[in-house]
Amino acid sequence: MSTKPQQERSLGTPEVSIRKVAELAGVSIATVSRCLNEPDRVREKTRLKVQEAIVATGYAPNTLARNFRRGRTNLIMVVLPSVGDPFFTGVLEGIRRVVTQRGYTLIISETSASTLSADEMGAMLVSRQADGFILLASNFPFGEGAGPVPSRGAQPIVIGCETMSASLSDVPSVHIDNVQAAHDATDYLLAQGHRRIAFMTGQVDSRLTRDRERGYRQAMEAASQSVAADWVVEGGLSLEGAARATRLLLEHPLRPTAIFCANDEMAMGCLQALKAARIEVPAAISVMGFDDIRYAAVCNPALTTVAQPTELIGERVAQRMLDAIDGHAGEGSGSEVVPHRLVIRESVSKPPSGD
Amino acid sequence: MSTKPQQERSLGTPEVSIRKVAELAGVSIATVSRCLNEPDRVREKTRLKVQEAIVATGYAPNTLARNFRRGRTNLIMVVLPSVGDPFFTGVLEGIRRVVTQRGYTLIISETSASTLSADEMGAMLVSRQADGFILLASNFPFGEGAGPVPSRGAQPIVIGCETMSASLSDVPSVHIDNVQAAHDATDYLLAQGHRRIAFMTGQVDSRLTRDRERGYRQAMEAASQSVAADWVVEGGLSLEGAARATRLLLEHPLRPTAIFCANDEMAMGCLQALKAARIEVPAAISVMGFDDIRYAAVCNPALTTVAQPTELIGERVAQRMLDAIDGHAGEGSGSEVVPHRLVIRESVSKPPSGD
DNA sequence: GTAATTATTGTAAACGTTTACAGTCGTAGT
DNA sequence: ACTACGACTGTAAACGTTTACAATAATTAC
Repeated sequence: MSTKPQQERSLGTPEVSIRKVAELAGVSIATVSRCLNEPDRVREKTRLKVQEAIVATGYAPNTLARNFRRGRTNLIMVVLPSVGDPFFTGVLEGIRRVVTQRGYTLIISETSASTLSADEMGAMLVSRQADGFILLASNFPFGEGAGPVPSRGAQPIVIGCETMSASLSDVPSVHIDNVQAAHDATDYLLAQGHRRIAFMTGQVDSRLTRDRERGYRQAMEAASQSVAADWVVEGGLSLEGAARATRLLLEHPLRPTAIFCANDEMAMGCLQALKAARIEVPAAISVMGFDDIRYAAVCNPALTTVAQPTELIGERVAQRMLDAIDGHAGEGSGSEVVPHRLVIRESVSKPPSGD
Repeated sequence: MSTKPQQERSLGTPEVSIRKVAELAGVSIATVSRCLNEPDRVREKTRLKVQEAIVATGYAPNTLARNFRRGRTNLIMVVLPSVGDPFFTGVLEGIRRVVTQRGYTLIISETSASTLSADEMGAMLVSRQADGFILLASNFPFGEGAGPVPSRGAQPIVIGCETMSASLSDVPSVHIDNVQAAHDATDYLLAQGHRRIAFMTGQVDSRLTRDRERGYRQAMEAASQSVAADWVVEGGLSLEGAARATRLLLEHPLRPTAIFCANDEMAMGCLQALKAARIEVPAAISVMGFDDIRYAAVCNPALTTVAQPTELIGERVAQRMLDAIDGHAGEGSGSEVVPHRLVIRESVSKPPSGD
């Protein structure tokens, strides 16, 4: 009724604990706790009294204390290399769908390779900040001979999209067959008549892009096509890196008629560089992407690319995580392969007639 | 030396607490704790003994217990609407730069409007899971008359990129002047000679896009241009929604010569729909974006758009957060406006000569 | 060598919950 | 009304730290 809005009562509350509620309701703290956690074990009448006291005091359980006492957080943490990467939208959607249904909350941690040292990563996994860790990134300071996975046995780890080295095959993972997928994509380029096919990798130390490169080389070899020196360039998984790498390829004495990029981000950078160089795509040079991020269809020309079933990966990876948390560990360790799919749009055509 | 790799000692460790370390080192638990937290208050010799015991036992402090006891987590949580959104890359980079320097760890929480109920959001903010919350999303169940900000006074809240309603102006925030920015962008379209300018908004209930719409309307009015009915369409901030909205605009009896999209994502969807309709951009229709995400420059035609200083926003918002945590609350409340910038690329030109 | 001072360590309480166990109350069967 | 049983509630311990305070050891000043 007053002209100025009434003061919210939420500021500066000193901190109300379960004791105050118990006192006000005239019950023991145990009863209050039970009201919150197993309401059917307490009499209706008392429950109401307690409920009343809770709202009266504005009590909210101290999550820190609760987590400590329970020994768990009800949190699942997914670690990914970059938050702005559209590839993860679907994966996260899938993960969320299954974990929230089971009462877990999702938190995300970004690990730009630059910012995360081995120690930090180890500390994160070892700290009990979450009940489980879903790793969607590969740049970890373990595996690949860099050290053991720092699992204390308590917080399970599941890997999505990425493959770990063979020695870590006991860590459950869900991913496509990157070698085969890249092989298929290369085969498609070959089938279109391309012979001079370049490959743009990410970082050389990334298992993921190395697998894709392997598939590319296998397909080339199977088609008896040699891969010229410097046809495999490094695009750093970024737009700018890809543009730079593309310019390199354009100066190559044996200029490729097709460029197979290890992901769509780089393919977009590649398209940009080609456009800047006034080179028609796909008329003069074809471009193949990988991942089928949502922008792939929006590119001009729209990207021909390899699609991953991102939501499925998310769901499967989350399911594996829940299983691991519940202790059904043994049954499902090892890696699970989901299908990929070639998506044909506009950025690939037959090579120019001269070739 | 054996052929198979030695068994990692990390599995199934029952759980080693500070007591075991103390026992092994022959000191009290207090000393162990001090070794970890204030090493200079303990004698060199003992510190070495303890250090030894720590590695021998494989001890790692229980973060849950520590957080509980300390009453804080050393975590800062940033809440954003969608993890796959490239807009946030820069903001997060900025935030990370300043908070990590102060020893905080960043965690991210996604709040797709669909998945987050008012209760959940309130619970999250009220739970002490993080020492502070940086909100980069607007779809919150408070403000705008939906209820008070559930701040318990303990965990500060800072808002980035978004503006809250006036009644919440005590929550610190950092953002551009969205009204003015949209005004400027519209002015640019007008200066190019456009008169029939459409506007594509996000969700109608979003303060952010409403502000931009307001700027658009102001500019139109200032130029004495009327906004035809159904020239303001809803694109839902998504590619598909934008494509749909664009098709609607194409059927409009007074077809616009320019479409101003409230963000780049929608602008890209718009471009896609125009391409599908075989309409040349910008020759036949100009498209103006907003945000200058990294793909804006890669679009074909490259997007003319409004750039936000994302990293700066991140840095400022993080600084406000640290100030708030340190209790320097009063000095910096209220909103802070950072500059925007028009980025002129290819998607806007003069209207076709007939107009 | 003794006293005063400081540096280092130990003791024990506290943080706010949850939960095993014991106790009490209510109800129903006799 | 008494007993027995079940439903409900209370007591108190425990979780693993950190930290105020007390106690001891080492060092310095005489």
